[in-house]
Amino acid sequence: MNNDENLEDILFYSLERAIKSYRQFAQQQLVKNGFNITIDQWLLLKAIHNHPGKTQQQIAQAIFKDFASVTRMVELLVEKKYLIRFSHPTDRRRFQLKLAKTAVELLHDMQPIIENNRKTALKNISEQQIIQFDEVLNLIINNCKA
Amino acid sequence: MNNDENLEDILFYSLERAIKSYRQFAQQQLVKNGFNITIDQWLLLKAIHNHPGKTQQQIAQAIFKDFASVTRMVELLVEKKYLIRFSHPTDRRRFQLKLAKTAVELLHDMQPIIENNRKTALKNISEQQIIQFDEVLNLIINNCKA
DNA sequence: CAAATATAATTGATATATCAATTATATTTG
DNA sequence: CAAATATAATTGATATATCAATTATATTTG
Repeated sequence: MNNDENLEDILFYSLERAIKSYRQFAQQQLVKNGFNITIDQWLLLKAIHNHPGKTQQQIAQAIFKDFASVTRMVELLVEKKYLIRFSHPTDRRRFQLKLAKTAVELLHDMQPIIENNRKTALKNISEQQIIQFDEVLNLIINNCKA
Repeated sequence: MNNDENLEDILFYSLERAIKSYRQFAQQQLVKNGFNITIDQWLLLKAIHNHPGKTQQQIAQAIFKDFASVTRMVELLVEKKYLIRFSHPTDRRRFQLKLAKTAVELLHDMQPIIENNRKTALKNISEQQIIQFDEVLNLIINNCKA
């Protein structure tokens, strides 16, 4: 039927599967535990929390998202009252973003689930395997910078 | 500033970065070479070509996509004249999907670029590393099946 | 300094992801 | 067989990705 390549055999196919599996699993765990937030929203909140004062573009780069996506996600999170926007003191093109108290608490409450998700996903994988895995990931990232 | 975890250190963050880098790179190469198709559309065409007679749901599973996504992508590809739909001879809920000649040619013409993309992305990564990498991917996939 | 250029964020258009509900048809079961 | 159940595909609603164009403001340059 197909003596041409099998999609199943392609490394990048497994790579897609793996990240999708993990995302699905992680999102399900959030829902199960009553958190009404997406993984991506969590990631954005986390990044803003960890990099206060940065521009949206810098935040976007940090989480490897498109500027346009970040703009729209910020909008959503402001509506949801998780983010507060201040105008920037010296540059009127910018905004300063801050997490609302509820969001800080949310991150805190979610932390154990997030950590457990990662632990579960990496079950039966040795430290050494993880290090080598990460090396290959970084090689791929660099090879694709062309 | 952050004595809590660094997103940069999280394996799954690198995993996201790697797959996004590869997708971006691969898509750019297609555009550069004048192909007006997305990676996902290519993947769907490929899967239909390799699994003739399967239901859309089976195709969706094979490429790890949602049924709803596949329905919409099929629509698009039928509009673009890459796919032809026939009603199923015995089950009127189903459709049979076939690639148009243009699509078969398209796949054929794209093949060298696709292969080159993979080769470039895996440059300087040994066979052994790839095998071990794939093992870890499959472990993750299984761990997330919970 | 004014004009040109750069930068930050937004907006529009289109593609894809995901979950839930719906429609049409097929299969199973009492 | 009719009612209940299962299955294939679609549709609706919402979130995110991506590229190009636009808006507002800041910076640079002649």
